Amino acid sequence: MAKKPSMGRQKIKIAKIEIKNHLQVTFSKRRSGLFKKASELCTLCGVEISIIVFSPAGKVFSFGHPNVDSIVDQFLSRNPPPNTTTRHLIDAHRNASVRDLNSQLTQVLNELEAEKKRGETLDHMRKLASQRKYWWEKPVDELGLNELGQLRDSMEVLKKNVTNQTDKLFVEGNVNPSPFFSANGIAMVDSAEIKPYQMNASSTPPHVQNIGYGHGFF
Amino acid sequence: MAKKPSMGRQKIKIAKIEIKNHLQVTFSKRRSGLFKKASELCTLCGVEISIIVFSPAGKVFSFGHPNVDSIVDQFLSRNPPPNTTTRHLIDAHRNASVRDLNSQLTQVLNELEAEKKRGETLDHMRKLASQRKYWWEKPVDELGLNELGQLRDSMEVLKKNVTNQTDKLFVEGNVNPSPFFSANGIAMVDSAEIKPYQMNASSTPPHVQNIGYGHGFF
DNA sequence: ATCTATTAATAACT
DNA sequence: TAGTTATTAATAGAT
Repeated sequence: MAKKPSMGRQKIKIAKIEIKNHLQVTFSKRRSGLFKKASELCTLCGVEISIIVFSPAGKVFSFGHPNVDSIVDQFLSRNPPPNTTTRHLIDAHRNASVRDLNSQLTQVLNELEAEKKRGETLDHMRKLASQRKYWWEKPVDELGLNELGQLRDSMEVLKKNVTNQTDKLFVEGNVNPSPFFSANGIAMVDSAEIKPYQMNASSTPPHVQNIGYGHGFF
Repeated sequence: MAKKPSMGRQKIKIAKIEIKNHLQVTFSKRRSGLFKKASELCTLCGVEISIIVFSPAGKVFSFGHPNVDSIVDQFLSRNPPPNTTTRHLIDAHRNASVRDLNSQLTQVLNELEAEKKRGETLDHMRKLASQRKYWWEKPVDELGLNELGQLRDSMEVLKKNVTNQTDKLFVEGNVNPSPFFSANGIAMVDSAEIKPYQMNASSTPPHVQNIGYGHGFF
C-alpha cells in the first residue's frame, strides 16, 4: 500500500492569489492565524489590539481585545456602548502625539465609509424584506381593502393547510414539539439555519473575533 | 573555539510576561511579526486591513493597507459625494493644521458610532425579518403539532383583526389598493446572520476584550 | 540587532 | 468545512 506523501507546506510567493478557491482557503486560515497572533500578543504583553479586515466584497472581520462578556451583551442587548475600537481611538485621541492623529483620522474615515456602505446595503435589503415584514406584524391598520381581502383569503388557505397538516400529524402520531414560537408568537431561530463560526476553542485565549456578513467568505 | 549552542526557541506559555525587559523585546518582535502577517494577507488575498495596537505605555502602533494617502485619493476621486461631512473632513484632512485634526477625529468618531449603531439596528431588523420568513412561507410541512396549533390560533386572531379592519374600512369607504401580495412569494436571501462569536474564553486577568463591529468567527 | 534551535504556522492534499 | 503532513516561517533565549 502506497503511503500518502503529501507535499507538505510549500514555499509561496507573496502575491495575489488568483485561484479563487485557493484564495478563499488561504484567507480563512491566515485570518485565523493573524487573529491568534494578535490574541497572543494581547495576553503576553498586556496590550490592546483591534484588527479590522475588509474583504473585497465589503464584509468585515474583526478582532478585538476587551471584555468578552460586555461584547456579547452588547450584541444581544442591541444597546451597544461605544465599541472598543472607537473608545480606544478616543482615548488615544486624548494623548496621542500629533503625528498619530493623521493616521488615526484616515483609518477612522475608512471605517466610516465602510460602515456607510454597509448601512446602505442593509437599508436596501431591509426595503426588500419590508414587504414581508409589514404584512402581518402591524400593517393591519394600514392596509387597504384589497390587501385585507387578499390577506384574509391567504389566511384561509394557510389555515386550511395548517389544519390538514395538524390532522395529518395526529394520524401519524408524529409529535415534534420545538420552541419555534415564543410567547409573543415570533419565531425564534435556532442554530440549524444560522452558522456562527466557531473555532476549535482550545487553542486561543479569551479574545473576541467577529465575522462579516454573508454566507460566503467575501 | 567552544561552539555556540543556543537553546534555540523554547516553548512558552501564553500568559502575561512579567519580566519587563523580556516583555519589551517580545512585544517588539511579535508586533512586527503581526504586521508582517497582516501585510501578507493583504497582498495574498487583496483585502484591506487596519490594525491598531495600544501599548501599556499608551503608545500607539498602527498598520494599515492600502496606505493612508491612497485611501484619501480614492475617496476624492471615485467617491465624489460620499457625504458632505465626510468630504469636508477629507479635504480638510489634507491641509488642516494639526490642532484641527483633533476636532475632526472627534467628529468622525461620532459619525462612525452613529453609523455603526444604525448598521446594527438594520442588521437586527433584517434578522427579525428573515426569521419571520420561516413561520409562514413554507414551514408548515415541517412544523410539529404544537407549533401548528399555535399557528392556527394566531391566525384565528389575525383573521379576526383583518375582518374587523375590513369592515371598518367598508364603513369608512376608505379604499387604498396596493400590490401587497405578489403572485409568487417574496424571497429575500438570508445572506447574513449576526452572531457575536466568542472564543474559548476563560477570562484573563488585566485586560479586556474588544471587537470592532461585525461578527466573529475564527 | 543577530544567531540558531525549536516551536508554530500553514500549503497542498484528503 | 475539517483533518493530515511535510515544510517553511516565526521566534525564545542567548550573544
